[in-house]
Amino acid sequence: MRIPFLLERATSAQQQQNKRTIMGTRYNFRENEEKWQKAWRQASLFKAKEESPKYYVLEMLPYPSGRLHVGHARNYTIGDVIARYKHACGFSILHPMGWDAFGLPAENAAIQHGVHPKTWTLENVRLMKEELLSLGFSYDWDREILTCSPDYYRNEQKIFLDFLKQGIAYRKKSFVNWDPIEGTVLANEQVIDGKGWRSGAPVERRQLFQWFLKITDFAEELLDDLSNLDHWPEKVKTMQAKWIGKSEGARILFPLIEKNETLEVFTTCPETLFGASFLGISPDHPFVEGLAKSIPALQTFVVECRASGTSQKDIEMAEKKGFNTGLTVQHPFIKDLTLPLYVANFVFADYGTGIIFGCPAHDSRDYEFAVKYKLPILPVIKASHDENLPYEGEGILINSDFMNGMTVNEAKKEIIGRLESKKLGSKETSYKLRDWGISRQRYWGCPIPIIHCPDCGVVPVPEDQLPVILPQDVTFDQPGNPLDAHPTWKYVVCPKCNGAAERETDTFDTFMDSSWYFARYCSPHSSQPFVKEEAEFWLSVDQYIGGIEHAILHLLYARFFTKALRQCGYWDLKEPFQNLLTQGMVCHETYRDLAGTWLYPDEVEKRNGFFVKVSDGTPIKIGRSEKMSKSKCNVVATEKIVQEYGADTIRLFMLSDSPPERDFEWTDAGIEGSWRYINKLWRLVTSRLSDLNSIKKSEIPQDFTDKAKEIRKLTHKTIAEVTQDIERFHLNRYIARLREFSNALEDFLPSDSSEYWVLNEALHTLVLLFAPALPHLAEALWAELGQAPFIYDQPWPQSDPMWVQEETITLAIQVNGKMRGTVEIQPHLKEEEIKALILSVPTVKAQIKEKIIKKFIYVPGKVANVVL
RNA sequence: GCGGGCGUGGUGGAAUUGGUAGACACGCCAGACUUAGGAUCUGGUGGCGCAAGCCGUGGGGGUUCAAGUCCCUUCGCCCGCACCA
Repeated sequence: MRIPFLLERATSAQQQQNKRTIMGTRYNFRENEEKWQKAWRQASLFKAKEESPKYYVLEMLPYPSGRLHVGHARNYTIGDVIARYKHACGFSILHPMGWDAFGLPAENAAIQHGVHPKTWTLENVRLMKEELLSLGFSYDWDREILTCSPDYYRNEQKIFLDFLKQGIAYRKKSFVNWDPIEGTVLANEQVIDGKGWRSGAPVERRQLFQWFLKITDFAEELLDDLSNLDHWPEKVKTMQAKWIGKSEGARILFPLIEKNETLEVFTTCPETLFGASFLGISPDHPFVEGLAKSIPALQTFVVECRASGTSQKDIEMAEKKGFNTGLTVQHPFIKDLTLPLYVANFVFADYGTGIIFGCPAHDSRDYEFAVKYKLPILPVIKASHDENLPYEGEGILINSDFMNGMTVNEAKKEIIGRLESKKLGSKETSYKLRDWGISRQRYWGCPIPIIHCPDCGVVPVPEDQLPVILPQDVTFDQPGNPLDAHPTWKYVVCPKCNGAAERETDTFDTFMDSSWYFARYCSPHSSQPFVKEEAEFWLSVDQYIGGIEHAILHLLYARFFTKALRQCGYWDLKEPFQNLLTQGMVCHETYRDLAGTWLYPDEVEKRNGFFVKVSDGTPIKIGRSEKMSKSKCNVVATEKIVQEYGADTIRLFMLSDSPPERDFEWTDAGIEGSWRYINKLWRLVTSRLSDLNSIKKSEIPQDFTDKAKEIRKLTHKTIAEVTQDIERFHLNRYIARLREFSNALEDFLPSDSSEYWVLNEALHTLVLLFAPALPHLAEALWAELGQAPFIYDQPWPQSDPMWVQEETITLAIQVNGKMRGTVEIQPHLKEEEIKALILSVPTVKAQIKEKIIKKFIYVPGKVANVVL
């Protein structure tokens, strides 16, 4: 196998293409795909019409990163199959496409290559759109959206102002990753091992005023409504539910001994209170801030804790550290017991109350902490079997006074009751979900429509002054946000008092842009974000398709926006995406040279059986297959593949091997195999055309020969099975069944008029069933079969149940659960008759010999098991 | 660290509710055709065994007449963790 097939084969493929045309036996994809794409465009075939029944197919909004890679191609091929299939089933389709055009990579390109983010982005969009067009997807391009256009973001600014009116948007102080050398805020991905990716300086957490959306107000609804999303993968619903993280617990008051103050603790395990050995408070808690003023060592400790990025992962994986404040609190139920108060780096300020009580015996983090600081570890829950500490499972309470002998649930109720009657605490529901911080200290995003006035404070930009346009004349030659450094843009007059004021220079998180785009597609040219009636006609999305990596954030934010927009009166919609398909990633082998540098597939080739670098012939190392990513160079651009093999071949390959939800392995052999099959299909249909000319196609024959019956049965069985496969997104099986079908047709050489009729029906069916997957080839073959365009508008074939039924059933025979052969039976046979039949089978007789039959199990139509 | 998944031949994967493991392909092997071509066609292909048969779904254990599928445990890999999108 030659790896650098792309360049070399492109030439040979072209030569072959010529030969094929002359010979007339090969499918000319180049000519054909161009021809049909043009015809579709001229007929405005994919223009969405507001007619019932409707079907909205949506693939996740792509970021215009440069070139279309095969991961995109997979996502859109799946969507296109669904869209075309549903259209054939009689639905009016909305199938749009657009661009998630704001974001960090454009700014990085600006810094690295000196190209303006807008120029870079628009060029990428141009290239990627060209490639999308070449793949023949059924998009309604009249509805294309571009999130970086003022037309789009003006509406986003309006939505934000409405959120502000409704109290959904608010401002508070929050931490960012601060690079002290660059003097800029870094994204989490720009922090590597706690250091800035460019400067290498240790990152610190710094507080800034930022805008937030109150997603927590919707926590309960976001959780409850998950149960209505019947066609979402269970794993995604589970992940979202855990992310929202609702927990019933208690708020407990601990009076400080040394001060006349009380600390409030939130815990999900109040029943372990008698095992408490310390209180842990977050270094970012306001109480600590006050305390640190008088304790310099604590001040130092807090700074140390902040010497890392904001990422949850980094904070949680950091070594547990504590600072003993010297303060103590009173245990609510044990008079003589006081607990030390530690500032602890593993306690989060924004979960619960920011203070915990540590019960080392039953929490692994508390346990680690207690061992380190030599704090008592008292077990209060006894497991049914001996368990090592820390033990976090169910059990019976011990060492807990009035709760001894209770189960965990009983004890929870009991202690909350007692806390409430003593006025030392109360039952409390808490969520892990935090409010959504939407401010970004960056240029290439939607400007936040806010003005800061020294007299009036925070003033929203009046709606008639929208959009707040992002200025173009910026440079990236200094640290920080170019909007901050802009000489004029941010200086404005206050809309309230006409005094001198300044614009907010932060921009929105780009997740904002993708949280409502599905609604914009419904009214892409409206002066409002969308028209209620149009949005409510099309939404919710009937089938949403995208990567599993968006299981939580994007999908949760979009669900939240839907509910927040309802609160603002935009619509009555509850959920944006009725059905969700999360597709797996596309993987490819990785290559490195001797120096360990990653190489692209076309920098590698096989010479004399060894893989070497094309440029200098030195050996290379082949790594295992990994998710395609630019950083590992194992990406395959669709453009070259389309040029060499055509759109239908790449589409076929994307559908063939793996089921959509699993990872997909890209191989050169696989694309070759698909190309061969495309030609096989072309030959199968075109070589039989002359056979079909003589027959009267409209008249169903009175009698069918056995051979004709067999093929007709297969035809109708295939329709039924393929339909079910597509409905269930078993798209690889959909293709596999059609291959089986076409294999059978290749062997079918008709000789009787009923057989010709059946062949005609079978070929028409085959082409119709393939049409969603291979639209260009299907249009071409449809025309070859003498039919008028477009196959796109043809109804989906219906299977005749009479022809799907089997006359006999193959029954599996087992002896003691082991397979011993099969037997053909009539479906109407009774169990006794079947038993007699099976006991007469030689292989069964050989197993039974003299033994006694203890049991006979018969599962109708499936299996019979003789138990000895 | 926490949360969620996945694991089947040389390879990608098939296998309603537990009921014929390996569909359909890729690859490989053998043959046919042929102006030798990465074209096309035919046959074979989980492992062991001459065969009967035995063994096989990451490893170990369990439930069941019956386990790829259910339960426990263990290993490996992947996704997400709130400023990548």
